[in-house]
Amino acid sequence: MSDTPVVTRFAPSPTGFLHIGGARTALFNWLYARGRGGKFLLRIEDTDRARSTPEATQAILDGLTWLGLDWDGEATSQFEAATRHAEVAHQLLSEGKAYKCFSTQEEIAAFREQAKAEGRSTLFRSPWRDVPEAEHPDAPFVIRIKAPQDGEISIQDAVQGEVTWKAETLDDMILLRSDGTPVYMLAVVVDDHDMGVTHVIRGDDHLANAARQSMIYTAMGWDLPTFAHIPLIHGPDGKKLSKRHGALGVEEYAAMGYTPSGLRNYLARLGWSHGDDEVFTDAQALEWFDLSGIGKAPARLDFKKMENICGHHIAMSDDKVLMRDIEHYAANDMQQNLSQTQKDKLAEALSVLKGNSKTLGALLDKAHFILGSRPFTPDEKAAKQLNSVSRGILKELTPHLQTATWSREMLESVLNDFAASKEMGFGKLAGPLRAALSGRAVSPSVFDMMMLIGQEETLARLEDAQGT
RNA sequence: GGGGUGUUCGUCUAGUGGUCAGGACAUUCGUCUUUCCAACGAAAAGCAGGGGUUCGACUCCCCUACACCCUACCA
Repeated sequence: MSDTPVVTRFAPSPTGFLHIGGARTALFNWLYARGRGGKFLLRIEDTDRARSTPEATQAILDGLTWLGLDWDGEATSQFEAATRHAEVAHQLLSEGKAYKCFSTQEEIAAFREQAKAEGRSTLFRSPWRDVPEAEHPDAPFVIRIKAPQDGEISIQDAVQGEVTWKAETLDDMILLRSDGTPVYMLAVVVDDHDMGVTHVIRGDDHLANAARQSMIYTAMGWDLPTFAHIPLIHGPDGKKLSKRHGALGVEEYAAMGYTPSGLRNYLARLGWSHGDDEVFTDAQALEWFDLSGIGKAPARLDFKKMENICGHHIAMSDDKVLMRDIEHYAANDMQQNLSQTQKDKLAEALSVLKGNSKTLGALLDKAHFILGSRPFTPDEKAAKQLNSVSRGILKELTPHLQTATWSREMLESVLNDFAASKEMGFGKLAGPLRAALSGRAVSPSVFDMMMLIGQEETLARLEDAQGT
């Protein structure tokens, strides 16, 4: 396809679950790499020891797995490469492209405070940039990069276009802390280079960082990867996604009954488009996805649309995949492990269930007639269908069903004839019948249900409904 | 304070100087029906504001407004 194989990566910080925005970033990287026969790598940015936890790492891995985004090789730990990062910092130091800065954090903080008070730029200029080694004190120091002091720095971004900064607006950022540990900005660049990442697709909160990072690439004489800074996702109110919006982690979307493929489709369509295509398969997404189709404006989450897309995916889902999704949903989000018999019944009924359910929850609701067992206690709405009059009707209907041949055509004619003989609309008959068969006011068609549960069970449920 | 980015129906978006500004979700109203599930049909709804450039701007330039990001020995 192309001469240089594509390598992308997703690099989350393990400080919480897999964020929905992170999930989309991962998806874009995955689509781009997989659609081009490239590699999709996973790197855990765990250099912040205080906030990183193994549980969070696991949650992220689980989230990606649930979403169906598989990565190549083992997930790597950024923290474990700290020595290599420090090595690069020292190389830059010995090449005169970086320097030791002895300014203390207190000094810098005081400077910033004063600058702010006076309304000046808070950009810190270290006085140590050109101080010769001989004059260095014996004190803790950080290593800072020597940023260019004049001219411009610009990066070519696949989404944002050319973005330029004046050199004087950029400071000599720290590469290595006074305790010798590398700073994020250095770690990312070194890791991306070492891992052979060709395309850095990430949130546009990193756009400004890209300028700083490019200085490291340049100083090391490394080729820059292609950058693609994608706009962030906002909450339905247009504000930045935060705790008060709820539903931040992908597992919450799983709990709401969305399917992985539905969410993939929805997320791909958020901030990216391929003409007017709204509902598409993974194969199509893989074929169509390109950086040029990514928009620049932040997008808002819209649960209604998510539901709609998900409904399409449930309907077009492969039965095996759908069964797996349902089992996962039932086990994890409803604390209900389906028995083998329930699974078998579900598999049998899948074709009538999947056509009109937008979420797995809705699907399982409709499956109640096959998942539950006698006697069915009608819910509130179903109970309304079962008054003394309708019970009488069901009672009269029973003998007709006892003698009927159990085929769909036969049942249709039996029920229609019966309704006609009573001079009532079919709806008047189907309502109570539905309530009796499923205990619900919403279910699949009464014929589908009768065919699925069989004659004996149908009669038994009718009996139950008449009883009380 | 400094720097960067963004702004097309309520929402996601198509659109790169000449279009009745298209599609989808949602909404409203209908249709169908065996279901307050679903399906189907129709309607309504938009280029943030102001200046330019041009025969002609949603499209190009400038300004304003608003939003967001960066401005840490966090990532």
